[in-house]
Amino acid sequence: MPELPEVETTRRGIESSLLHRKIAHVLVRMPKLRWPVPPELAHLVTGKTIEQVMRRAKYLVLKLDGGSVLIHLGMSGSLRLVQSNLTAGKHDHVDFCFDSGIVLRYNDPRRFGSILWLENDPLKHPLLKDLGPEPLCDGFDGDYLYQLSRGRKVAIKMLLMNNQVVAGIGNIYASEALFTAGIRPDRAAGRISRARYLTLAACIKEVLNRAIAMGGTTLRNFLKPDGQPGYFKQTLLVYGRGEQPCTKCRMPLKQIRLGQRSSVFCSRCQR
DNA sequence: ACGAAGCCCTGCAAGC
DNA sequence: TGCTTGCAGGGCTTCG
Repeated sequence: MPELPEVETTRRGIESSLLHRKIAHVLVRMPKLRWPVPPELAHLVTGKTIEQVMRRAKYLVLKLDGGSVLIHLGMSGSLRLVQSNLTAGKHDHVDFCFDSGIVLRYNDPRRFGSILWLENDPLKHPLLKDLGPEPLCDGFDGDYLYQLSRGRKVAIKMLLMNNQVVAGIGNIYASEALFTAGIRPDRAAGRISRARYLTLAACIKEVLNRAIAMGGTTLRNFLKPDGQPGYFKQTLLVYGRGEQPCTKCRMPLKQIRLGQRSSVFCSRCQR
């Protein structure tokens, strides 16, 4: 499932091919995504040029003259750059066709993703305006998390996955960062010391940077825009490894449910 | 304000 | 082999 590293990998993969290119036409095969693809999308973007390819949290923003296309990959979405003569396959829901002959193809089996048109400043849109800081920016650190967590009983893993607290972290990277930091995922956020939050923030930055460098995590559906998978899966320490031995102490990893989501951790190494 | 649960959707694995 | 069932889960939305 695409989290920050996968979305950033996608952004980097498409940026140079799309920048300053003009959209020749748009083909919507399946408008039923998380929200309906606006019927007027093709009309609105055709003939416009890509000025910027940005990412905020897990959202991609294609900035055009007079508006932006907002893309979310949901759980199973991916974007690929293909030649215009490549036949569309299953779940290829939307094509953005460029004057260069390149097609930006949106594929999403579970259709939890979305493609929207925003007329005004994307950062002021309701979906983006309340997002927390980007975890890889200086505004995000252990002190920020420590201050924000005081008095809160919610499990630390759920706090990390709350995009209003910090943007772009999902189940995979929350699990990995908590393991590296030695913190139990079900520990109450308000009962973690400042010192441990400093460690945790550093671990979050480290795991995200390492994942981006490896092209993200491919579990099932995610592909980079060139069609290749990301290779971070091979370095996952806890995610998806329930009952397997801990990489540090060899004790079997525990798997619990936290806020409807499965969480894997080591009850010896994480306290 | 916070926290928990519901919902959208398809693919896959397990069970019969 | 071919069904049914359960699970996976991001994040908006609603309810308590």
